[in-house]
Amino acid sequence: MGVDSATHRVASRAGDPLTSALMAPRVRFAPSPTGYLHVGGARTALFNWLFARRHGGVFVLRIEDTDVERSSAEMVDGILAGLRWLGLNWDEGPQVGGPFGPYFQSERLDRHQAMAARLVAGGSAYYCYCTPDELKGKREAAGGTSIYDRTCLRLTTDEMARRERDRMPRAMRFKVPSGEVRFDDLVHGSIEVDAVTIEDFVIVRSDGHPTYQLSVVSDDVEMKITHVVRGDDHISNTPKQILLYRALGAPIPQFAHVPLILGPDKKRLSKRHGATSVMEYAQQGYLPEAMVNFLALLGWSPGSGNQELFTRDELARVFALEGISGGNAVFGPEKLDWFNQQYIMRLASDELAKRIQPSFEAAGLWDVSLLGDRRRWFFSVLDLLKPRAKRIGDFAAQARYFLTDRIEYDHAAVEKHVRAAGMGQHLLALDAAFGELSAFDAASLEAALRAVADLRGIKAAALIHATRVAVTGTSVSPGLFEVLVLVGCDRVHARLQAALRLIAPAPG
RNA sequence: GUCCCCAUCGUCCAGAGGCCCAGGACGUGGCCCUUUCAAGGCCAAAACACGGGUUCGAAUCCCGUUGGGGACGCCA
Repeated sequence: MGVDSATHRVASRAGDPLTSALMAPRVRFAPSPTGYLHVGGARTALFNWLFARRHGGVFVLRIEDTDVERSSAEMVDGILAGLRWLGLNWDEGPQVGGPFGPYFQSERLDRHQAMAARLVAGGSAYYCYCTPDELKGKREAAGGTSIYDRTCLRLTTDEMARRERDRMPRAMRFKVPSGEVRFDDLVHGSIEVDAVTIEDFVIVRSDGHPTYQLSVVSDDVEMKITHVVRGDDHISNTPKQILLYRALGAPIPQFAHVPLILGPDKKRLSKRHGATSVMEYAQQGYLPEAMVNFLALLGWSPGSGNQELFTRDELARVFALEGISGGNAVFGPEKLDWFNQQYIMRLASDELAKRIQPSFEAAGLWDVSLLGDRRRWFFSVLDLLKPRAKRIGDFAAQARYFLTDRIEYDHAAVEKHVRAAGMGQHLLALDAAFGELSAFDAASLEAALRAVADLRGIKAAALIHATRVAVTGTSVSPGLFEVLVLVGCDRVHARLQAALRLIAPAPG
């Protein structure tokens, strides 16, 4: 049945020059390695990845490293690391190769130049001998911005010959034809621009290197990209690029321009707003699945339903470019925190253990037995801590008193709860009662504690608080009885005794 | 300045002419649970920027205003 309808669709569209829409889509993420992978780029990459996965297409990673001054291998590694952390695997690109390589733009210069040659040969481009200084002067004279006045397009053959003879440096400009340029953006709908507002942009610099406009189009054409999903800031470049596609006689891909991510002050997200690199979030203890979920819902919606939690695979099943909203989105860290907490709570203990291990090691709390002999016990500790953790790093701090007997007392808490009138005697009685217990489980412990409190005429809450401080050193912890069970009979006894010594009057 | 994009609760979204005196989530406030902190449950406050049209009827369509954002490089 699926085969029939598919063949039918293909057949009915046969002869349509835009058959690319029916082929498996090919999308690309093309970062320029002049910085780390920031959240905006990560979201664009995610949308591309999701779209490719949704339609059984190909996700290409291409590094646009032609700005030699600002690009570095270190940045490339950082971007790859960020994508891997998010789980956005690429089908073609650095380290995996592919049939349309190379995937570093700097290695494709000859192709760009060949394309430029085609453009001049076809009369779509011309040489320009104006110097940057001259252009700057004209621009300033015009008060800020102006469109190139086509001085060099009007050069006579003699004038041109003279410049060539003098070996004047020359750039290549695209000859923008007049008329309207219109395209259907998948998120914005129809966008139309009058070509008179577009200047004859440079496509090859005087040093022979292609500019961005030429190289993206050249690479996208040769890599057979069918859908260009990129930031909103490229929307004004799109008409220029469409003109290039036309001049080249190449099929024009579909465009989807995704709105920018703003900081809380509604300004373009930048370092001022705090962490912008995805790896910074990794270091701060955010889970990649939380980041993916958060980023996916930032500016995109599946349309109906009230679901908020989506796994990467669920997203890949329902993602559609049409669900991207047209307006900019503010990056709200509170919601990221919520997602993170939700994912931490749902993480299986063995998986969680892997992720917290580095921070435990750093805190000197790790021991191989936690995944060996003490595995079950350790996982129970994690289960208690899970709903109380916002970041991965929270576990080390909160698990301290389970893993070490060097208790750090919160002095204010000791004063308030343990050094209360008569509390020493109460705790002594409690310790004795615990010692009588045949089963050291939560229910028995609670019954025993309440009985002691009752007998001594104090509130159970007061005894609970004092015991918590005595055993954990702090006034905040998971439910006391669960904590006591996991700390264990012997250590609870030892800590009660230690607490009594702590509040005992100095010998003398 | 020119061109382009955008405009629903504080924030992220739903809403594609009557289902909307606008729905969900985060955050905020309150209550419940309770032994502290979380988690969880319940409740609440909270928005269609403004002005004109079109229509029997507009958050939804059109125009304008205002506001925000982006682009105007021999950067990508």
